[in-house]
Amino acid sequence: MLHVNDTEKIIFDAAQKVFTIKGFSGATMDDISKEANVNKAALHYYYRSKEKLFELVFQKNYHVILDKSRNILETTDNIEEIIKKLNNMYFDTLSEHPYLANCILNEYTTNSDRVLGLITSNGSVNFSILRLLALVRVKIFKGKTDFEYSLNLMLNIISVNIFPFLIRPILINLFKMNDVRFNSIMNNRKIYLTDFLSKHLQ
Amino acid sequence: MLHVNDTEKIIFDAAQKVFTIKGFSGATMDDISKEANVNKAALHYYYRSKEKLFELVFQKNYHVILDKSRNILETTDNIEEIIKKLNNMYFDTLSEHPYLANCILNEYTTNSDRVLGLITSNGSVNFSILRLLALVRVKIFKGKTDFEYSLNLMLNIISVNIFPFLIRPILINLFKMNDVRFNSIMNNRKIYLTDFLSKHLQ
DNA sequence: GTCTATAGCGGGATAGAC
DNA sequence: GTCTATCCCGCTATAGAC
Repeated sequence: MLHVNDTEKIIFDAAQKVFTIKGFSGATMDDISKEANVNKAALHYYYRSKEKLFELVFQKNYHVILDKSRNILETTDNIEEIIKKLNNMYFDTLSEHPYLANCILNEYTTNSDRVLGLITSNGSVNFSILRLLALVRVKIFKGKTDFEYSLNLMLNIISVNIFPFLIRPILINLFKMNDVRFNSIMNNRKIYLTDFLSKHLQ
Repeated sequence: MLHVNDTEKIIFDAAQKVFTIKGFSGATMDDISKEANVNKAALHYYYRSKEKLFELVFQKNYHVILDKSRNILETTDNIEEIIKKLNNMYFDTLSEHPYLANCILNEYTTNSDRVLGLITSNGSVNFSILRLLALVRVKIFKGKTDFEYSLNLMLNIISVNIFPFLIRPILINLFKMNDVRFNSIMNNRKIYLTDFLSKHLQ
C-alpha cells in the first residue's frame, strides 16, 4: 500500500521532475537519486531500468493535458465556452507544470522511436487526439467544414495557448523577468486569448 | 580555402543534421562521423571537442530565423505586408529545415546554462529579439499601446507559425501523412494565417 | 591531414552484505 | 528494502603511426 513517504513514490516524483526538465538522455540516474535523496540502487530495485522509469513518467505527463482537453470537449457544448475553458485549463496546467509541454515535445523530436512505441502500444492516446479533432469539427463547425479548415482552427487554439509556455525560458531570460511576472502576463493573456479566438467564430 | 568537398564543411553539415535532430546529449560523435563518412578523430582535429562543434551549429541555427525576421521588420512598413512576409518566411525556412525550431527550443529547455552562455556572450542575438518587439510596437501600434499588448500580438504571430512545425512528428504520426502532404497543408495554411492574423489589426 | 589504437571516465546496472 | 562496492559498456578525447 502507498503512503506519503513511500520510497517508490518519492523516486517517481523525483524522476518526473528531472526527466521533464532534462529529457531522457540529458538526465542521469544519479541526478534522480540525488533529487529523491535515496540510494541509486533503489531506483533499479523499484523500476528495473532507466528506460522503464522514463516510460512511466512520460505516460503520466502525456495524459495530464490530454485527459483534461478531452473532458472539456465531452462535457461542454457552447463554442465560446469550450475555448474559454481550454484557455483556463492550459494556463492552470502549464503554470503548475512549466516543463510538461517541453518534455513531451522534446522526446517526440529527439527520440521519436521510443515515444511512438509507447503511444502506439497504448491505443487510447492516439484515439483521444483524433477524437479531439472530431469533436472540434462537430461542435464548432457542426460537421459543415473540411478537415484542413478544422485542423487549422484547432492548431491555432493550441498554438497560442501552449507556445508561450514552450519558450518560457527564452522570454524569462530576454525580458529579465521572474516567475511571478511571467505568470502574471500569462494570466492576463487568458482573457486576451478568449477574445482573440472568439473573433474568428462569427 | 573552402571548396565543396572540404572535410571541415562536410563534418559541420553532418553535425548540424545530427545535433538538430537528436540534441546535444542525444547525439554522439560517432553518429556524426558516420553521417559525414569521416573518421571520428577528424572531428576532434577540426573542432577540438563536442561542445565546440555544438556551439557553432547552435549559433548558426539560432541566426537563421532571427536574421530573416529582423530583415523583414527593418525593410517593410505596411502591417499586412509584414505579417504576410513573416508567414511566408516561416513556412519556407521551417519546410527547408524541419527540426530547426525544435533544436533551439530543446537546448533552451534541457540545458539552458549552455545556451544562455552562448547567447549572452553574443550580445547581438538578444538585442535583435528585443529590437523585433520594439519594431512591432512602433510599426504596428505606432507606439500607442503597452508592452503586454504588443507582446501578446507578437506571441500570437509567432505561435501560429512555428508551433505546427514543432509538433510536426506528432501530426505526421497521428494523421498517417507523409512529408508531401504535411507541406501541402502548411502551404495552404500560409494564406489562411495571413487572413486570420489580419483580422485583428482593424 | 587521416587513420588506428587506446586511454580515461561517466553512467547504467547488479551482486551481495546487512 | 536499503546500502556499498564493483562490473562493464559506451563515449569523448588523444597519442602516435603513416
